[in-house]
Amino acid sequence: MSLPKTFEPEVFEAAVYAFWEAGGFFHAEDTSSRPPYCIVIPPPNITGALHMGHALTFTIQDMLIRWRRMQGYNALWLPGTDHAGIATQTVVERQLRSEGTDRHALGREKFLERVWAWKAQYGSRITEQLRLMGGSLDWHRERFTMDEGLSRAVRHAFVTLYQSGELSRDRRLINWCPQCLTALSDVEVDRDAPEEAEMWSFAYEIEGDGEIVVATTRPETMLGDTAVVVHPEDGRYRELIGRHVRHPFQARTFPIVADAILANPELGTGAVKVTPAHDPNDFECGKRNNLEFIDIFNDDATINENGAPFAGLDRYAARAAVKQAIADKGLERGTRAHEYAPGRCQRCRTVVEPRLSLQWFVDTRKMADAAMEAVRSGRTQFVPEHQAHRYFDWLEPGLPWCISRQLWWGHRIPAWYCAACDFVTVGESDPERCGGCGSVDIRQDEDVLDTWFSSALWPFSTLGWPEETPALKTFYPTSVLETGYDIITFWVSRMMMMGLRFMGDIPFHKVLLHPMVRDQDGQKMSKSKGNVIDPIDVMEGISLEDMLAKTRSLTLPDPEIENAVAYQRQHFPNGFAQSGTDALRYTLAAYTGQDQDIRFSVERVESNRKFCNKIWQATLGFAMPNLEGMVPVTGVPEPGTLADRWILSRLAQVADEVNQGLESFRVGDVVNLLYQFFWNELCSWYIELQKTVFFGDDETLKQQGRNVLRHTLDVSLRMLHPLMPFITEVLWQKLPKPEGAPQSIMTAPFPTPQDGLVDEVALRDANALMAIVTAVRNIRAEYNVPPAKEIAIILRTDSDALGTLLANSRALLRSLAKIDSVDILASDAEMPPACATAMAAGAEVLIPLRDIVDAAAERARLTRERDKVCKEIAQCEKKLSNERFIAQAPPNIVQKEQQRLADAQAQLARMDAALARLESI
RNA sequence: GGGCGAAUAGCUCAGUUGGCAGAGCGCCAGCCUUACAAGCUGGAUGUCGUAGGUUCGACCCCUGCUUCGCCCA
Repeated sequence: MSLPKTFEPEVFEAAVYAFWEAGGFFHAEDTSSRPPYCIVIPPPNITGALHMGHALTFTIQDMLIRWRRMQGYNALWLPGTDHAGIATQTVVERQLRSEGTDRHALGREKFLERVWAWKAQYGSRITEQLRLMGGSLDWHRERFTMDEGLSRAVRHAFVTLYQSGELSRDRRLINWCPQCLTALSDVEVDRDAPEEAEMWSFAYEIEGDGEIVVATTRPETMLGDTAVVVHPEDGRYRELIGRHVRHPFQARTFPIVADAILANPELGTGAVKVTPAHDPNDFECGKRNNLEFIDIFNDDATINENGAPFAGLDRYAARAAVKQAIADKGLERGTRAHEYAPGRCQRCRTVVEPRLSLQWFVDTRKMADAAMEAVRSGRTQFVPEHQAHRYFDWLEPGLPWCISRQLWWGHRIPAWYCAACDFVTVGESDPERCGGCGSVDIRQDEDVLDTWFSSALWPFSTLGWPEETPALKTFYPTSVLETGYDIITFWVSRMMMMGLRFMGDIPFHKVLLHPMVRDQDGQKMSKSKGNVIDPIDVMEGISLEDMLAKTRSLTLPDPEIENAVAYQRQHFPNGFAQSGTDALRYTLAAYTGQDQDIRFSVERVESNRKFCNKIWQATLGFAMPNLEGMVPVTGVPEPGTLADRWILSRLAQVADEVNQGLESFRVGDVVNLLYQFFWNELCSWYIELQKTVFFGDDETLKQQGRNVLRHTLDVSLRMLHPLMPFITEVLWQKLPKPEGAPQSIMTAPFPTPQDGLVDEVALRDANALMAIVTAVRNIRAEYNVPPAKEIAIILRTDSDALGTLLANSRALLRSLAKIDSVDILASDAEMPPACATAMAAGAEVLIPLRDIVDAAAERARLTRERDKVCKEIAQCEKKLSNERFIAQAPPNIVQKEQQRLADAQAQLARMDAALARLESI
């Protein structure tokens, strides 16, 4: 591939990905002598499109997989998608609505055909986007929660749980969405914004005489009231306990009951109406006191015949009608404002209705205990560790898990009910007759299973379970689960329970949790706010006009669209520049150091795009022309110059730190280290130092330098590869390589400290040299010495080593700081009269002032520096004069402080001397 | 209401057992220096939210308070 002079990611990203796929580099072996490493992807919804949260999790997962693969692990990143019951069904129903029909008109079978067709057409968008992100997934193993194998796993799990008595069918209070017409789990219900409501009071007439006043936010539920409770110790009502009240609209009475849990004498009248069929607290109360359960709602939340005479009215219409009717009977007893947060369906925002319903439940008690034990004992570890509390909080109560959903799209519950007897037939294969009485008049449960039921099996069903496949043996338990902390309850805990239940072992060793991605102001990204940043737009670039056009095409109310458009105009006036996948990945990885939510800023991506360009320029622009025709050596090359020895030392140290950082998931540190190393150390120092060699005529040094440069770039690109797969591959392919190099950087070994060579002397000398160069540059800049003007310096030191180093570095000093001569003076030698003075590497760097600057300016500068040193001395002296510090601080700290004081005092003396010399001019 | 987390440079964030407060971006000054102006060189910038406490010593540990965010009820 011929490459452009500057970094243009669109030129090569797609081709590189195609090269990887064609090369089979993503493939993991079912069995291998190499150690296994496995991440099973948390399956995205087939309805989903890539958002920044995906981009983050995919980046981290791919980084881990690529790193381990390069380290020689048999690394498997297993892809797949989730059928997303409600979401998918809703999307297809919307489509049907636009065609003027609905699923009921179509019938179950035809409807499911439509959903499969929809899936075939649109369901792979997210996996295509995963490819754009560079994900190195073993696509041949791609799974879908509704495919044949996984459906078999779901069926097997259901039957097993049923047979062991861990499944039950029960009438319980569930969250019912009257719009979606299905039960929702607690986590699918949002209780966010409290709303203005009223606490409305009315009286029940007591049989015999008198009345008792109760209050409610939901007057219509009185149609299902079956008790009034009071606190047993409430003196006001003690006499009334056991008597009955008359229902004002129905020919029934119900009791006044003592219940210390539900009734609170401090609140309101102290008497509470009880609707056991429509409120969770009332439900519990009803069970405690053996009350009657009266369901007053139809599926769509209209009142049913139990709520006569209001049958047929919608719940809100019924509320008004009930209030009016009570008022007409003279039983209204006042109202007051009250805030209350109704539960809303996460999907359609309709207020959910607590409702009695016949549902399937998993008894999670034992599984939850096992799941908690696995984390307490450390077999599975949360990173960061404190997130585990969310896990424990959710599992602790061991609540029954409602797994039936009143949908058509999903795994249909494999239970058949008999018309002739009560027997429920549950089996691995579809029965023809009742397992109890043999009747053929059986019908299957209409409902499907909660999507999370199949997802909970994902870490092993995707590997072939319930078959004992080689892949399952090799990769289970998996290595890491990477996901957001928001789905610990939804998913992590359920995978843990099911993994332990069916595999007898944890599903993963580590749970790595990433923070939520928010906008630059910390706001949740939401389409109606306009602050959603599409990762694809960042990668490919987008103009403001196109961004606004996209926003306008969203299916949102007009005011929200306008709001979003205004936000984008204000915050992204120039759209986004094209930054490429690598820059986005690098940016996201950098954010993962933090434990708090991410405030995503596009500027940061754009600055990382500059880093990509830097890598590009260093490799193609500088290195390649200089490496032409070289014969690369295998292994660590023999260094020639001090710079060679220094960069090889740093390479060893950096490789060590990078591996340690990745090992402990400190990704942010790794990102910063590699950025700093490549830009500052490799480009700004090593390459600049080596220019004297590459542009000089010492062929031996040049040859050695070529090998060191080539090797350093090779190792650096390999270290960067897990974070920036595309650019590192395309550049690595261009680099000359020794015989027998792998086909792709993907399969090249990940660097270790053995790829460098630590040389303490080189590190010390190079640091001294760099400090001196920086000091001279500083003085040049302070005095506006023209960049091209060459100057002389004098180094005043008693260190022979330093003197020799400088004397041997004349070419470098000229090249880096335009220094044309270096004199070395012993500290007791006579000083030249007028010099600018700087302290560096424990020595004095003197620059004769003639032609450079006037004495007054240097006096001012030195005085500023002197003040800093004086401050430091004062600090040290204060500490050292504190007897208790001397007595109680560790000796090494005291010694360090004494050394610091001595150094500062020596420096002060030299500065004073320099100032005195200036006076003499 | 209960629990958890956060508050450090103008912005976004590091700061690993308590021992001299850092980076990137932005800003200022000077540079088209034979890879890179998407660049190079240099520079400035802090009551570490607040009030106490522990300690020879606190950004770090403890307590109260303020503000923000999240989870649960």
